[in-house]
Amino acid sequence: MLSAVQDNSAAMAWNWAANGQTRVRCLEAEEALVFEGDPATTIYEVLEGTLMIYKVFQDGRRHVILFARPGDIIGFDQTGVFDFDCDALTAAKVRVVPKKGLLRAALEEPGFGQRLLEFAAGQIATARRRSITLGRKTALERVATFLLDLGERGAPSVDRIPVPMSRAEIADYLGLTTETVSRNITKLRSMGIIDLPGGGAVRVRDKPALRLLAECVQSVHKQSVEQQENDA
Amino acid sequence: MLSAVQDNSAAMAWNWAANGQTRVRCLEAEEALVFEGDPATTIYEVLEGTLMIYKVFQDGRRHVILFARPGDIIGFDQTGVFDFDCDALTAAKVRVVPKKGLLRAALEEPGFGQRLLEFAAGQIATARRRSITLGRKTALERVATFLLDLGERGAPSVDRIPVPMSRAEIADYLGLTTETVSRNITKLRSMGIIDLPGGGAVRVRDKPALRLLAECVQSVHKQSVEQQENDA
DNA sequence: CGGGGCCTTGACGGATGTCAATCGCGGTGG
DNA sequence: CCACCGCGATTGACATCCGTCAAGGCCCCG
Repeated sequence: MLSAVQDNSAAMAWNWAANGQTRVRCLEAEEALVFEGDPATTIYEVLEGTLMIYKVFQDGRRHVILFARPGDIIGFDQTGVFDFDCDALTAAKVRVVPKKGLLRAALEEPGFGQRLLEFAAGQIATARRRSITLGRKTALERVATFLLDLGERGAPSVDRIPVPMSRAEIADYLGLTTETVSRNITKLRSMGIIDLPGGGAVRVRDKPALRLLAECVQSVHKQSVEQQENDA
Repeated sequence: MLSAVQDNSAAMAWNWAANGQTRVRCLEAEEALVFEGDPATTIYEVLEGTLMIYKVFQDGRRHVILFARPGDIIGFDQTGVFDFDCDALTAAKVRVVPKKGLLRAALEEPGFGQRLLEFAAGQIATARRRSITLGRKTALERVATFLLDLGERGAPSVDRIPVPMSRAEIADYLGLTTETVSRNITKLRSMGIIDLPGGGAVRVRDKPALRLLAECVQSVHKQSVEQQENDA
């Protein structure tokens, strides 16, 4: 919702920072950009593609912190060394910005500093919305929230939202399992809210319904469940 | 009674911003500071006490976004109108900072702007750690994480950490229920990791064990469970 | 000493996780 | 061009953790 606007301003800000002092790195699908423990001396702005920032626990549990898309910035919050891994999900391009240069630009360019602050504020707001999703929403509501976000963050067409991540990656992003994600996507389909045209894409047929689910409007949820039960 | 390093720098920054242009508001326990929908023209720095930022869904579910303590800033990420409620849990004092003044100070004072960016980065990192807690940790691990954080954020003594919030508030912060929080606090006590001296306080007897739980080191978890089973 | 609210504990149910089998699609080689 | 293969997605059966409902206890305060 807000993200589109914020992303633009962030991208503009970074173009100012670039100023001929940065370079671009191209990644293939599956390629790693950052390993946990790397010195956090650089920051990356995503120019193309989708990346995944995640953390793996000692016992194998994985949590996807966020899927980064063009306009997003990776590593802004890191100090010392990176405390996460980051891989490209698709072929991708990122601008590599030395952290030193960033700070200097922020200090020298008042307008840039302000944009950076706005970007940071947006990131904080996004992260807090995410804590609501993970803390208080049901599996169905989480999946609805995820698909809605995906559709509102620069999808080329409402009728065909590319989903560049696997069910397992979605699950680790939403705090669920592959099976639960799959079951609830199926459920949304059987509720007539989405279509699965294949080819790793989703089509939203009833966006208002999806939004009601994502916003936890209980009545709608109940209705749909009852309807399903009647069908059975 | 300023707490962590991060908090200090933030507080310093805000003192600069103050510059005689801000006022302080005192709140009693239970008193509301912000209602959802209030115009987001001011930002608050917590000077004393503990406050709670939260959101209530249409169907009654509540999610506590964060417990704010001295040094924390409320509303930095808000644009337009506040999208959350905020109450004082204890008697509290907050500095009231007009947003306009904030931006001007950030632009005019390079050092201040940098501190503000560092503060924002810290908030983002904190919010993301929280997404890990909510997304991938068990109830016991969440409670351990919560108590550890509480002890590391400006407790006067390790032996007596005040817990100014109710079980229900902790539950809504951790994405659990009152009963589950209670059961797991009891469990930590029966594991010998904490004590409950009463008076709304906790004493940590085995911080390393608490940390291992909070960091999801599965082996320790298993051991403790087995030990419990043997005791029974 | 009594009351009320919060906390704790117990019994039970349900949503999600786990384990396992099958499906289906896309790629590959004949 | 078609058949085969392999991996991710889906579906099913069952287990588990946490939520729900309910009762009782404890603490604090009047």
